[in-house]
Amino acid sequence: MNAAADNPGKREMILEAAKKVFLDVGFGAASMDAIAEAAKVSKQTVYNHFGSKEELFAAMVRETCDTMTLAFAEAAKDGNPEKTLRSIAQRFMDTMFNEDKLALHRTLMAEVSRFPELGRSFYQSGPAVIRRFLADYFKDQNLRGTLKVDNPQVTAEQFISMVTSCRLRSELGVEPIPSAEMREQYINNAVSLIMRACAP
Amino acid sequence: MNAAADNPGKREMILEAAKKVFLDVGFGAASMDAIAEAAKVSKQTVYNHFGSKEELFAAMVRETCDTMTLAFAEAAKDGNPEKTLRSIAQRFMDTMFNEDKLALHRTLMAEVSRFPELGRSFYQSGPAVIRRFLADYFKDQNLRGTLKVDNPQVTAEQFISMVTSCRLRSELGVEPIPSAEMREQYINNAVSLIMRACAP
DNA sequence: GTCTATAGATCGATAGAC
DNA sequence: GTCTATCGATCTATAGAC
Repeated sequence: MNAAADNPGKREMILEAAKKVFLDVGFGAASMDAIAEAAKVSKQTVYNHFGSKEELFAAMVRETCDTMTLAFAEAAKDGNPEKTLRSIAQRFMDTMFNEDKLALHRTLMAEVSRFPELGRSFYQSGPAVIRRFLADYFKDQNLRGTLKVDNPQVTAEQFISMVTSCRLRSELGVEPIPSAEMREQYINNAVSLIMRACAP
Repeated sequence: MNAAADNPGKREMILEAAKKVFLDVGFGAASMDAIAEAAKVSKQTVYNHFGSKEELFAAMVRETCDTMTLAFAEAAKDGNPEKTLRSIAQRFMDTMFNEDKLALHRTLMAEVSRFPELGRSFYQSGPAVIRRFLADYFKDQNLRGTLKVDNPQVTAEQFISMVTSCRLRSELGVEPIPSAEMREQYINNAVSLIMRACAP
């Protein structure tokens, strides 16, 4: 971090432009010229703020990951497992299932070999958070006898996987991002299976 | 060895080289020079066989999709749902969970906006096949009364999602492709949950 | 059909004025 | 710090010899 004393707004403009261009065409096909143009600054200004194309990409990813932090704590104080699971899943889908997050996900996966640490950052900022939270919830419910869960970690991942089972099709462009109604369907189906399998 | 002869072997060499380069660095960063060099032919020869970079990429993807066709028919004649589900899941994982397929998957997702039809091709060649087969299997087992499955399509997708729940971490580089032992764990966990939830 | 050579555009990154 | 101008490398694609 060097410059930005004069015009701090330009840094955000560059980051936003970088996000737009990188997520649109991918790292390899993105050009610093296009980013500078989208940010309405000269290319040299981009290089003054971020030293290289790689650093700009990493900064863009980290910035987007920071806005991804999930808050579930208030969702789990309900007492009814079925309703609670639905509420948690809802929050997760709202956070992860939008064009921006999916585009970042796609672009990141294509560059994991070039930026190994960024893929981990993304996972830790999003999926890992809800997975830990869900595992704790299942563990707690098992102790209370509300649910029968032998392996909370595994059940948490299974639940998330079922809820997001349509992600593969959305990412491959087979179908668009599911509507609110469709998401509720996926959530209901996942909750239903878990409740049947984990009834005490 | 040429003089005036046609050389069909070069087409395959180019396709293999294209696969290697495209899946290694992505479409945008891949160069026709690098592909020609890897195929040990001149760049013009690449352009003679495939008219452009886009066409070569599409041909490479389609060729790899063709080798992905799955055969499950003989796995379902067992009579024991637990064993049969395990067997089907095993075949699916062996087909989809290797470095080549994952790399293709990653590269494709990054380019869905550029090649909308290729993402669909990939899905139809792989995941859609096993999903249909599993749905038919669940429907049949429900009719026989061996399993209780209200919506075979949904249950099929849920089962696949659970089996491949580790794919996200592998694709983001959080952890390597799971070993044979780990895959069996994922399969066992998925089968176990389905059997508990769908016991008649 | 295959090669070498190269055109023409664009890339990442830098120099120097202000 | 921000700009314009540009360098040298590399890119896709093509021309022409054989």
